[in-house]
Amino acid sequence: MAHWLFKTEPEEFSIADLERSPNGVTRWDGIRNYQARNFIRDKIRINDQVWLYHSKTKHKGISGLARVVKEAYPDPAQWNRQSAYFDPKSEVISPKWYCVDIQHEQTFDSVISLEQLKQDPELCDMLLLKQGRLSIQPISEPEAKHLSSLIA
DNA sequence: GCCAACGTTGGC
DNA sequence: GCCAACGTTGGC
Repeated sequence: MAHWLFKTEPEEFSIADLERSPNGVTRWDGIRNYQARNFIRDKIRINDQVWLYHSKTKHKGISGLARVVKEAYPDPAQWNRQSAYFDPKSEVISPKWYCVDIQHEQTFDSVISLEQLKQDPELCDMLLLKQGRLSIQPISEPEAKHLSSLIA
């Protein structure tokens, strides 16, 4: 089982929104970055663990846990002209963009704050703190273990 | 709201 | 296939 960090702006979609979704399941769509797409399409597997990160908000940090319940399938939004994620260059025979479904597992009482991640010697090398713009990123096994210890 | 970092686009 | 211009992300 691998560990991933998914970033979201809580104004758009938060851990609370995920928790309120039917069965706690949502489609993680709208990913339009090739590096993130490749993780989704090629690496993310069912039952992988997802740490949800809230960005662009007052309380920045990791807000909860989810699990991958459906592996990569073509993101339907790419073919929906009404969608903000519509991509006229994507053809049905060779989809450009993929998504997965994730299910809510836990909402933390308080987020593991960005500040806390930076100050923690075990976490200060997380990709999140280096490659700011990547919205889907791997979390190493030791990092995931350490994160788990913080919420236990 | 500013702006640094960095991904994407498109002319050549 | 280089690279300047442009757009977006996201912390501050």
